[in-house]
Amino acid sequence: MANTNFENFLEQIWDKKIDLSEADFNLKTLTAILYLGRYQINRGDDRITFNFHQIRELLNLDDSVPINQQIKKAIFQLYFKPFKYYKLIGNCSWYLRVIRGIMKSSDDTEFKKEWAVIIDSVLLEHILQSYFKKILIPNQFFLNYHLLSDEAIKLYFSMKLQEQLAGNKEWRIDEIMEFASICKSTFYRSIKYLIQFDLVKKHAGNRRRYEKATYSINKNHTANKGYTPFSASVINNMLYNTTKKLKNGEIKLYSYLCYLAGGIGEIRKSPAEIGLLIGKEPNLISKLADILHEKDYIIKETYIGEDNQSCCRYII
DNA sequence: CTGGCGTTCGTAGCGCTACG
DNA sequence: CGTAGCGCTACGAACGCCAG
Repeated sequence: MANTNFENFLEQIWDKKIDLSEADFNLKTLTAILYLGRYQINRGDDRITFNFHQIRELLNLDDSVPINQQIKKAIFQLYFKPFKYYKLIGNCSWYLRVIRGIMKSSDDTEFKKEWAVIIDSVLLEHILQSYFKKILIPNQFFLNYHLLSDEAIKLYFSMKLQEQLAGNKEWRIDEIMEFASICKSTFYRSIKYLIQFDLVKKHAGNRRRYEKATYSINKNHTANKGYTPFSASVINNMLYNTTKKLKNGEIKLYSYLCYLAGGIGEIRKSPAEIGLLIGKEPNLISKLADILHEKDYIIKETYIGEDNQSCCRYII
């Protein structure tokens, strides 16, 4: 196949080695749609728009009535029937109706117009993680921000990054201290909050058998309130980059602004409101936002609001 | 003795307040 | 909203205690 980007995409999102020429037609069609919509997915949309010409081109198919009917049939089957794929989370097989909705013109008899499909959120999360290397932070984490200390938040991001980079899911205390570059007392102080809020799980060791306690990120949250995607490189920069590294308080504000914006975009909230949500004084929010602006993480702009008061807005 | 975890203490960063 | 100064809190390194 000519398109190496598409081949690369195919390899990254499905865990089994798939030869496209032999693949099931539904799988081919689905992969093509996801590939065409990859930038929409990266922006956080769950809706992908495309036309049949684009699909035929990707899959090297002729423009004929039977082929178009076959593509149409595949899309409707993905809408009506469960589709099986493997290891999206953990080692499980998932059966999902991957297409949740279809929008098409009612007069598109020649398959020349634009279609739109809504993709299931589990599949979207999977693509963000496996293809765009995004780190997905559960929104439940942000809801506790006013109760979590700055250092606990930094520790959680370090663990999420380590999970993505190194692939290991469990660490001993000395390993965590090393990659998060914190000392023991800070570790113990922070980890107890992360455990309390159901974000991290502790697996007790056995002293007699010299097994140390290990810690892992908790995946099974009691309440699933969705995710906020972060790119691994941004988290890496804010934790470790020598020139762009953020301090704990700055990490807390920056990550919270990302959550408010849903990954990217603009936030208009007063420092007092934000301060209340993350447990900081309004003037500190202003100071920290300045630092984030200087370090190129956000753009902070002041404008004159309705009541002639100067206000701030933040752009990720 | 070893590993887990709490305590101590100097210091860096933060909260509070007042003012422009 | 932004800045400045003062007092305080939370940080990390070192040390100490104690269960296994």
